[in-house]
Amino acid sequence: MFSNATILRKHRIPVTAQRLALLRALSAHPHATADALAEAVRSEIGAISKQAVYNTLGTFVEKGILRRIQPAGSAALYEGRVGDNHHHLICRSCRKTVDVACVVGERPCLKAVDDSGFQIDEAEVIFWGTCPECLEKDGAKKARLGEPHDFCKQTNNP
Amino acid sequence: MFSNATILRKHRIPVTAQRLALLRALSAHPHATADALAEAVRSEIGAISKQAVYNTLGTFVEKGILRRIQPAGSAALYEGRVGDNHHHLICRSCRKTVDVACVVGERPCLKAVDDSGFQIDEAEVIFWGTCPECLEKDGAKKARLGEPHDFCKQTNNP
DNA sequence: GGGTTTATTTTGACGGAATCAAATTCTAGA
DNA sequence: TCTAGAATTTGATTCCGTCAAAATAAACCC
Repeated sequence: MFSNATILRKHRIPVTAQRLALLRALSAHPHATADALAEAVRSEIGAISKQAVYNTLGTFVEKGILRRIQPAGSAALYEGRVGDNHHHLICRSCRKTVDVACVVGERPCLKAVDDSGFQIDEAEVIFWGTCPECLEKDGAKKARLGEPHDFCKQTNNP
Repeated sequence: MFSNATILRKHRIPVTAQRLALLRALSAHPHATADALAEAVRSEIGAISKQAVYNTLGTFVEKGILRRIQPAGSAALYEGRVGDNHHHLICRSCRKTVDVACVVGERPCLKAVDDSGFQIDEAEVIFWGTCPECLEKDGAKKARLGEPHDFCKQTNNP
């Protein structure tokens, strides 16, 4: 295990209180927006500017310390899990985002049938659907409307 | 073949000059932003408000007449091809967007290994890479730097 | 440890994309 | 033709993110 400061030094990124706090906030919030991370940092070290958050997250993404995902309809999410090539599963109604393992390890994990001459380096996959909790609510609604109530498995991905 | 007006009536959408012009603009521009479509419409019928464009495109997407794709880092794109479940291939440097056939016709075309209890209705796939033209430019740059020059196939997807 | 250079952080303004709300105008149907 | 309901226009507004300049802090060298 390396300390966050060591990770930064390895990447030749100057160590600052803001960057360390952001790294901590990231490990506490696996799929968070820049704004949410800023709030998390503020509650810990008092203050951080919006610009510092964007600068830092941008640098981290460049260096490969972080991954940025930009689902349709909301702000970008940042996540610290970068070693593998997993994908994401997002609930359309409550926006809960969970990781999904990718069968193929390296990127791009999929091949386009016709690549149109492109040199493809990534296949971004987002699964859209409804999470168990929202299925439950929605299922109740459906039941009132006379439709069958779906059996809802419990998620193992908080 | 149905006229655009007929298509609208089928969906119980009142026929207006703006909506017809938007449908025409869409068939002329397969992957266009709301703004680009607004410009296309303006050059044809003189004027359209930004709000009308968003309202109309939104309605069309709801009714399944259009598909909205929201690639990271740019405005949403709208496309009229909705019958199949194809995916997209986007050039990182010039943003050229082309369609990619999906092997599985219906959605979701992929299955998540662990669905975490979600009810998945769509697998959104975006292939990221470099288009032939940008490879050419980039290839020239690479060649100057001593790297091998890639052979670039011609695209058949304008 | 002190001083210099370089990079980061802060601050505030700014931009694009999309939405909201109210008034006006138009379509569809009788 | 007339009316009810829907679409369009207009202008303000929110949200997310970036730009630019000044202030501050980290790293490096002696």
